[in-house]
Amino acid sequence: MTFLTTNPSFNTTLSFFKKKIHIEVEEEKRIMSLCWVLHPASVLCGNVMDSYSTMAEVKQHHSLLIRLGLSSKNHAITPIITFSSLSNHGDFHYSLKLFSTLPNPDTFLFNTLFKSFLLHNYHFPFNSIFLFYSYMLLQQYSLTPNSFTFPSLIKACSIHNALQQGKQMHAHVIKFGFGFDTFALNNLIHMYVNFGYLGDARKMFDNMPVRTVVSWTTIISGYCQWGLLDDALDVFELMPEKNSASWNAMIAGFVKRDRFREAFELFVRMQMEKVGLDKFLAATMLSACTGLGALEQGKWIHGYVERSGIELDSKLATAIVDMYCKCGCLEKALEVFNRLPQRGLSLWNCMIGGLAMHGKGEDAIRLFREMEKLVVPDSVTFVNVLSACAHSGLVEEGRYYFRYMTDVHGIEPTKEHYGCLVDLLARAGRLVEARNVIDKMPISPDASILGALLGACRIHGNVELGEQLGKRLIEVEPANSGRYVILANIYADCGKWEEVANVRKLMNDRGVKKEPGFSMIEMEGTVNEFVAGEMTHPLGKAIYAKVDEMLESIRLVGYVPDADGVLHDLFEEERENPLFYHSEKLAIAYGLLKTKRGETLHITKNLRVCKDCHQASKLISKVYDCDIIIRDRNRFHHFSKGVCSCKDYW
DNA sequence: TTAGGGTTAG
Repeated sequence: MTFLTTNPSFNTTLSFFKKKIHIEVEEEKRIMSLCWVLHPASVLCGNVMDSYSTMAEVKQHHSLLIRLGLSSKNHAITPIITFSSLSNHGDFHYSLKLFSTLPNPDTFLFNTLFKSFLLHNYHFPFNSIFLFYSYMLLQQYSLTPNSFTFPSLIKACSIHNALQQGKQMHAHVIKFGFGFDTFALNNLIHMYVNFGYLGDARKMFDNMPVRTVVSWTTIISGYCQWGLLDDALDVFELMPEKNSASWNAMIAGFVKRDRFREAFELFVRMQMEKVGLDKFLAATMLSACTGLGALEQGKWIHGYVERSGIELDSKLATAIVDMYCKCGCLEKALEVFNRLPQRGLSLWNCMIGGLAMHGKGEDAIRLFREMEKLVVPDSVTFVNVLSACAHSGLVEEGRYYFRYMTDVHGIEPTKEHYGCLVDLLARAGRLVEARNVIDKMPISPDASILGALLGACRIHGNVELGEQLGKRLIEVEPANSGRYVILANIYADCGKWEEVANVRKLMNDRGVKKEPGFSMIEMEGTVNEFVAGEMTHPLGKAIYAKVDEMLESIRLVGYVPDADGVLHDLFEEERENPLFYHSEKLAIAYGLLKTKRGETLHITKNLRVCKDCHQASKLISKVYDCDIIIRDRNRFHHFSKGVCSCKDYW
């Protein structure tokens, strides 16, 4: 083998091994006592991963093999390559060097190599597809692939986006007689799904001689991945036997498309069928709770994870912390975060993002500083740090970290970072500077960056720039209702009623529907949804009466309904639903009806909180002596004793 | 050996 000798470190490898031979006599005796050294085949009867626990042991054993003249023998070297290339405690580059010294690697070793390439994301300069053609099938080796060869190769085709090679691999599968092999076929289905060839994937699935639960789950998650939830559900219902992976695939499909209700319905069904929760399902359901703001349900799943001893890996830990952050329980999120023995990059990012959306800018920066000592931050980290600065009005800090990101960490700003910077400046009223950033940025600004500036134009009453940007945006994004709404509001703010009517007409002509506003509040394990002016809730009458009572009480402490809002925010909640019955007011009223005095209300809203509701919420928190935590589209508002955590800066 | 989960501005 010569293909890896281009690696300069290879030439030192042999001398390294020679040095390792000088082991202590006693140590040598100990190693000799391991009977399988002389009978390496016996290792293959057990699990190779159990044969070693560290690379030090592997290297000692390897030294011995060199001494015994067995280091080129496939059967002797196989356990060493397997451990070093596939174990968590292995050394991938060590295994590569070893592989390259073998004169006649066999199919098993090639399979191990292909698998380890996938495991270590190693696709350059020698990927497994290249090795398969150039070495394995080449006359020099002329090896026959076995059923373990193709799954890795097919997966590699998916990763490389190599459609043509993938199809060729499909042909090889058939040519070498694996056309009935479930593993190869399942992988092919997966590959066609990744390429978006759902018809081909389905055809393969339908023609399979034997379908396993994996085949079913693969096609279900394939449909979900491409948003074809109805097709996925059809297949799901036909499944003869479902396991936790198949339930999870279907539930996760709904969660990813924000169809949380259906996700919860399936979850209930799953529990009735006595399927237990595992770490995947727990993470998926936590994500559903996060989407709905269903804190109680989320707490229950967290508790279940702790009670049942489900492995708390980094993804699950992140899902838990994220759930607490986005359901308004920042303290609980921090408590879980601080207790975790190991913190991965995503977890840090999540916690910093959590502090950001709760308006805790300084704390977010402090946490980032702490993180930097332990983990290398990435692009997402800085999106969160910058957004923390934006939500807390930390203009100078934001500018500083924008430069710092590139200067210290070599991360080039993306559209997201520019978006944050523009938002930070614009929100703080520095519209000219924000515009300068847009004009000078090396990438062309997308609609979201212009949108950030547009939003700020309304807040700061810059009609001229707002009009200019708004007109541009409704052409760039004609289907985004939010853009029309802001433009119309900008016109309304300065009394240009004719223009307001024109925008509304344009919206109607183009068939653009405003996203209906709704608020959710979880009570006794049920998520209650409220739409402005609607009366569908069983306690409808009582809720409306409570709203009236609430408004009367806060009037006594100075509440004046924002009459402008009634006229201006006509898009934010429909005009026919008066301001007084905005969805968050209904949710608060319901919360007050169902809780004891002093309890905290958690509300989730799909749009931004309007000015009037913001003012009303502040006063309600004072008069009723209760904390109200509202998650709106952008951030959290903690209303307590008459003030809001956003300091009216949102 | 193959299927399922987390973090990203407005």
